[in-house]
Amino acid sequence: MCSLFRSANPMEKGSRRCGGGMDCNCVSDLLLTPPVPALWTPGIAFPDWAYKPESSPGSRQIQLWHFILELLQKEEYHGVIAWQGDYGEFVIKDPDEVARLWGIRKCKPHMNYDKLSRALRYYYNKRILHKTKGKRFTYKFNFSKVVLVNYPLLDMASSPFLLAQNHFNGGSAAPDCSPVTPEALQSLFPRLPESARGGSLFERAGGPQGPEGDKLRLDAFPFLGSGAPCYSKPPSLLGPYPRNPSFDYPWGFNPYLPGAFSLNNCPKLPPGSLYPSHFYPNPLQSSLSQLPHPFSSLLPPGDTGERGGGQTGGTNGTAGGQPRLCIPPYPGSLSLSRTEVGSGGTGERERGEPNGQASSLGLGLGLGLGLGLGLGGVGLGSAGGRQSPSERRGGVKQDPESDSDLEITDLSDCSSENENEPDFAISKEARLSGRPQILEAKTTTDTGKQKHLN
DNA sequence: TGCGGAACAC
DNA sequence: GTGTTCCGCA
Repeated sequence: MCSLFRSANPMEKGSRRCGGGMDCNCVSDLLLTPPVPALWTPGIAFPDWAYKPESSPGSRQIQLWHFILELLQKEEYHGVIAWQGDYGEFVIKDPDEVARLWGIRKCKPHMNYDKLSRALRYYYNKRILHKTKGKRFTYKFNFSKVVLVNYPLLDMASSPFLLAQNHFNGGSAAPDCSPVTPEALQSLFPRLPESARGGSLFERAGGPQGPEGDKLRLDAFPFLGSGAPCYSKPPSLLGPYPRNPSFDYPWGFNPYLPGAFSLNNCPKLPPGSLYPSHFYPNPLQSSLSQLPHPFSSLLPPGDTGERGGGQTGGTNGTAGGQPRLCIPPYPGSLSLSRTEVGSGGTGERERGEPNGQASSLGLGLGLGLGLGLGLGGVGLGSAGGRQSPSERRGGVKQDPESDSDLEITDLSDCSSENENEPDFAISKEARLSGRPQILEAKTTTDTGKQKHLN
């Protein structure tokens, strides 16, 4: 296991050698064992597979999106990259620095934003990420896809956790998804109380079996509310999306969609936090203990979810040694009074609607991000030994108080540039079906392009 | 600034 | 499979 940089300062680069594999000795076992959840905050346990290299065949090194999430989670890097705007949306404030950090992380001293952005674009097809058009250096996670590729058995449309919209298949359940099953739920929530596990999670709806035949028991998930639309395929998901219906959420999950986790349909949703406090920077702290059952019960013994009240977006939720679920912040979305819940708009879904945000974020997105972070905990490396001065960026905002907050992975033993990574592949069919517009809109031709022969 | 193709590395 | 690198294009 890599040793860790003791400094939270990303600029405190050691003189580690890290040169494209030959002399790069990054260890590859960063994710071999469940990482100490130094990055996680009180929340829901990640499913075990999140830590298991075998869960992603042949994969065990951090992926770029994991890395991005790491950075996003660290206050130290908020001057470099930070959540901003819509849920899951982040802006790379300092592209060069992010690229540099990524290069360090992957032992690619010549990494730059152009290359990094190419890697990010690679996620477009996978629908893990997409670009926020019109905003420089701004991208947006598709957490539902992150979940989907890890939970292929989950029906994104029928799952209360992962309600999704797929504009490319008419809003129906993702074609590559199967109905949510008790087994899948148990897999998702291995520590779900016994009373809420197994087949008891479902009630036979009387109709044919399948996504809409068996429904989740609401008493098992009281926070989901009592309205059927909360857990069955909501018709509203099939409807047009009021804001840029075609492209805003090209790969499915639309956290702002009225039907997705609509609090209007979940009147029982209690006020208070839906999410671990970590994602709500001060003063929007919340307590996991406020989470409705069964999530409050997922807390490790003695962990009330509040860690030193007033903590500002604590980033290292290590209490209990349990993996944590982290959700990106959404300013103003923390407290949901019943009134707020009930008043969540269904039309406007722009940035000024935190309630709508929160209403639709819910557990599904939390899970999504959790998956990402489940593979985190490896921190950032710093080598830079071969980086040219011009590649180096100084002045990364550093919180002098947060020295203990971040332990950056030492790259002194980088072993290779590319080791196997978690597998987030989706079927090519799914990909194609998910992006027809890309296939059609594609105008680039090879004729005018000179093949790069390196 | 952002995009995607292509070849390539691992 | 997941990038990395380079490229031309818009």
